Amino acid sequence: MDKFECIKLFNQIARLGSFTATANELNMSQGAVSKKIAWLENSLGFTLFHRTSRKVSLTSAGKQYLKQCHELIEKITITEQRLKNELSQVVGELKISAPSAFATQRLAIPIRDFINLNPKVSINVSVNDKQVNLYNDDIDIAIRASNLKDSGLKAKKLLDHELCYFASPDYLKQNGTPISHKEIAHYHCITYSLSNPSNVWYFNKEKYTVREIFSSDSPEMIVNMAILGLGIAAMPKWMVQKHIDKNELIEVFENVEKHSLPMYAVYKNEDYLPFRIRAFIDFLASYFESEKLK
Amino acid sequence: MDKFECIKLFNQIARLGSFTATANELNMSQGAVSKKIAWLENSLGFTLFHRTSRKVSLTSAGKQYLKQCHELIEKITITEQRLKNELSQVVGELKISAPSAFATQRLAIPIRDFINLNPKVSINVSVNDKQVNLYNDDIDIAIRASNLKDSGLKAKKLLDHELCYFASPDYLKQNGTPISHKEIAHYHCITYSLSNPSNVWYFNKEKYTVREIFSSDSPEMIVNMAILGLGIAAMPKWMVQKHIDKNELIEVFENVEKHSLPMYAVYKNEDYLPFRIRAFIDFLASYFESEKLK
DNA sequence: CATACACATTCCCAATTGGAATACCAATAA
DNA sequence: TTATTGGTATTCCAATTGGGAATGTGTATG
Repeated sequence: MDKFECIKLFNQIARLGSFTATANELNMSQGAVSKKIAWLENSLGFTLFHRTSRKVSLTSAGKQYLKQCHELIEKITITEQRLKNELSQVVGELKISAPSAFATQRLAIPIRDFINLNPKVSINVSVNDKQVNLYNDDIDIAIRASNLKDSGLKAKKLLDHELCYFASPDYLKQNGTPISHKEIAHYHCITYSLSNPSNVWYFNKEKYTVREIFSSDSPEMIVNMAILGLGIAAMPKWMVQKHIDKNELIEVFENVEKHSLPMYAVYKNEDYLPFRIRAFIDFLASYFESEKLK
Repeated sequence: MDKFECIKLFNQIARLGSFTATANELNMSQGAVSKKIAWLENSLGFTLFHRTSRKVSLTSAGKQYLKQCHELIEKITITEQRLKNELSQVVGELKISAPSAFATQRLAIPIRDFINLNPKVSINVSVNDKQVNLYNDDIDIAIRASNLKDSGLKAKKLLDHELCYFASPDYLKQNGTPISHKEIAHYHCITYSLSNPSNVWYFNKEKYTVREIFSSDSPEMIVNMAILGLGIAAMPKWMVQKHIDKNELIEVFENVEKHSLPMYAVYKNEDYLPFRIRAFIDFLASYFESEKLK
């Protein structure tokens, strides 16, 4: 027996004052109504209705219970409705995790635009260069360079960055600036350990196995090591542009078709995805898509 | 599927973080737990848990739903408990209907004593000489002279009043004061229409069919008509004592064994009778019992 | 007194439920 | 990589439950 149904039935009957009328209104047999109320009364341990041969009326306990149930049904229904609306409306809080450079340099504008378009959503960005656990840290969407599939996660590719290769002025002064990418083997390379394999770089679609002097899963760390003159590293240009501008880093292999680094929006796989998540991912994807065309 | 059970299950799981642990704790199979939650999620239309291979965690919707459910389940449980307690404790409001004379002259003291003994009960007395409908007027206990069984009512006899016969001084002056009850046939009689039959009076256990000049279902009305000199009437002594004292009425047939008028406490028949009702009726019955012995 | 009306109960069949076993999936260990 | 483990989902079947129709019971009504 569904207690909820019984309680709704109880409400109806209290309103209509009759089992039969309620049964008709709800298209069920009168016997079923009688049985359900009997079950409810029995499971509660007190009587809800006085029965006379002509009508039913609430007992004093029934009256008080009715009041409480009324509130119960109303509140729970409202909550269920609201939560269900999240599946079709962009409302609620959206928690995003993104690497620091990407967050500050690529995410600010689309987030602003998204919020302006969807004023009922609120966004919280957690800047974190480590790979967060979406479940433990309660994150809706993580932006990642690697499409490493965690348990039950889904990923949507947002963009492909052509990589920019760079080293510090000091390093190039000491080791000479390479003219062609084919000289790569003569240089120390700083690699991203999450690339697989990390020590294989592509130029003009050709594989080059490089001398891996240092590797890390942290882009920031890689950039820092390059600035310190450890060797040649590769990262998306937006991540190091400011260092190039300040002459802390110098770009090399400018005129070669390089390997690209994809960025993904990773999110939990659930049967009913809150619409704010779907909407934000789609918005981001189309934002970067249109940006690429410019 | 009982939504209530499912919600309680949902609470448990949220607390324990595991379907299996919950199943063990509640002595049910893990499959059943899985099915119930699946049913609940499906009927709600949104996902409550993220499932990973090692544990389950609440979705954002799940978290909000949990909070709401927690609060509401708690409230309804408390209400159910409180209402159930009314079956074993003397608490709540007790609505009593009683005829005016009986209320003021016989009920005041036992009610005071009952309240002193049971401070958590509150009593409301509705004074009404007409026969009220316990269902329509929302009365718990009605005090009545007649054991007229209404629909589904129960009755407990509280006491037997020996009747007192009386007439106005004027009436007796005009018609002569009867010496013996055997003269009753010569007098006009005022009868209580709810007695059955109303025109048969008993003296020393003998039947006398009387001349019924007026009858009413209202004791007050009967007393008034007697005062106005219409004839001889019969009522419990406590009802007319004050008129006798003021010489508005004079008692007759003092030394005969007379018919008695029973008084009943009438109450609704319900499966689980709130204890305050049972307690008050029992208290009244034993009060009048002990009074009789004095 | 017969009738009508309303709730309770019974009987029976279809639908649902729950348990046990199994499938499945991901994290961990080897 | 592979095997193992710890967890949820699914499947299958027996048992229970639930609902409808008919019937029973009790009470107003005319």
